[in-house]
Amino acid sequence: MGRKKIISMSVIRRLPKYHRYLRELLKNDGDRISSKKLGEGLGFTATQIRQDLNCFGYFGQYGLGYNVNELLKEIGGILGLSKEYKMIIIGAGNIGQAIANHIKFQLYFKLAGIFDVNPKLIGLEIQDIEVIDIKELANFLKATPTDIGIVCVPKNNAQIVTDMMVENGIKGIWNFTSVDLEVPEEIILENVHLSESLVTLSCLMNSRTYL
Amino acid sequence: MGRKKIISMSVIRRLPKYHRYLRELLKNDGDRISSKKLGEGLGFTATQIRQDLNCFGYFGQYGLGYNVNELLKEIGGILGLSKEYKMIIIGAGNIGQAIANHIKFQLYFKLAGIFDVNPKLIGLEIQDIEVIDIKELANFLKATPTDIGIVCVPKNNAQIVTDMMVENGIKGIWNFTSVDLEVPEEIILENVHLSESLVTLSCLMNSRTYL
DNA sequence: TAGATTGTTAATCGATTAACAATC
DNA sequence: TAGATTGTTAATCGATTAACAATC
Repeated sequence: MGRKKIISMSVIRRLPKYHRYLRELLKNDGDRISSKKLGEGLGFTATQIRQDLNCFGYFGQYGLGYNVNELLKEIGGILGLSKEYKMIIIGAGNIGQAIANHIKFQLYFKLAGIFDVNPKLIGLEIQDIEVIDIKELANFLKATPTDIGIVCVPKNNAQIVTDMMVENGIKGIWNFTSVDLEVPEEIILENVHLSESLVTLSCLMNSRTYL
Repeated sequence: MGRKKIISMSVIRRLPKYHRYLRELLKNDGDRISSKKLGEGLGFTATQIRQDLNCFGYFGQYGLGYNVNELLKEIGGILGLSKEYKMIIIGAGNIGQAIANHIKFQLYFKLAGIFDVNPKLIGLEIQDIEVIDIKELANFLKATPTDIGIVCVPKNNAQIVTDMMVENGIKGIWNFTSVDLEVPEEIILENVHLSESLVTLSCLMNSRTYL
């Protein structure tokens, strides 16, 4: 109760790393871990980890550290990893297919449909899911409430398909185009800007001199 | 001269956005832009943009703003977008193929080879490039100096192929696995952690209440 | 010149780190 | 109890924003 603290984006971006590391830990080693060791494993300071965790409450034990399994559950809960998210992919091209494959290995995320405009792709099976005509999107979403829409279409169609999804009840957008999508405030948008990532790499390779 | 300022990662991550926006601008509208309008277009404050640019020198004109073309060139230079980077992809699976396709549309980046262990994939052509046996990697790199290696292999092989590339002169790694790769200090590492991105989306969709 | 907008310094805000009392 | 490590407050560091003189 009383969890009114505002969680910063910096903290949120670290949580998936904690979660991943703890999962590894549970597989291999022990059942307890200190903020110190967790920090060493992840490249953060112990203090930062304790600060981060204390945004959400206190689940450590004085003198003993954290119970791995318990902490994992807590963080999983914060990350919303409990129920299963239903997702659709718009765009059955290269990236769309790669993401379809990626999702197959994710617990908590389930691919419910793949859409495209290209008649050559419609009807094709990708990861056991038939590619559906984009014209059917609105009907599909009305019949099958879906949480997350994944945008893997060419730039010029990105906003259009996003609008269609938002109008039909999608709550989150995972965007793989280089477009800055416009979405209503209540819709969550997460971008994977590949081109920006690559150019950042280029920048860092270039600028070591004055970095 | 005297560009000794240390550029923060926050600034560097914004530069690709400036670059992209200015390219659009050059295509469409005018040849001049003020920090105010640039900020409006990108969702940053005018002050922030002026601060960012002044890390690298002064290329604005009092009273008139910035010359789009000139600014684009300057930022392109800072980003290292002048020469062409030679790249190879390790792993010709779904993501490897998607990235191969992606690179085709990038100026300044040229795909020089794709490698895999799978005999079924070796010899196949992807984006006009034949998939080569991973055993040939070291020889290939000795014969063909390459700037960037792209890691698209399964988790358990990620570090191995990275080490091979680093030993053979690769300067930058673009990592698409969920592994935290270990590289020598002088090697630049840029991660695209898809799973973390997806889990962040989940977290944000989940936690709007106390955000 | 008057208007506009930069370059830059100073003020504020936020995030990270240090320190330490609380407590298992 | 002594040793360890948390939870939390205070100090530091860095990044963003505000303000304004410089100047085209």
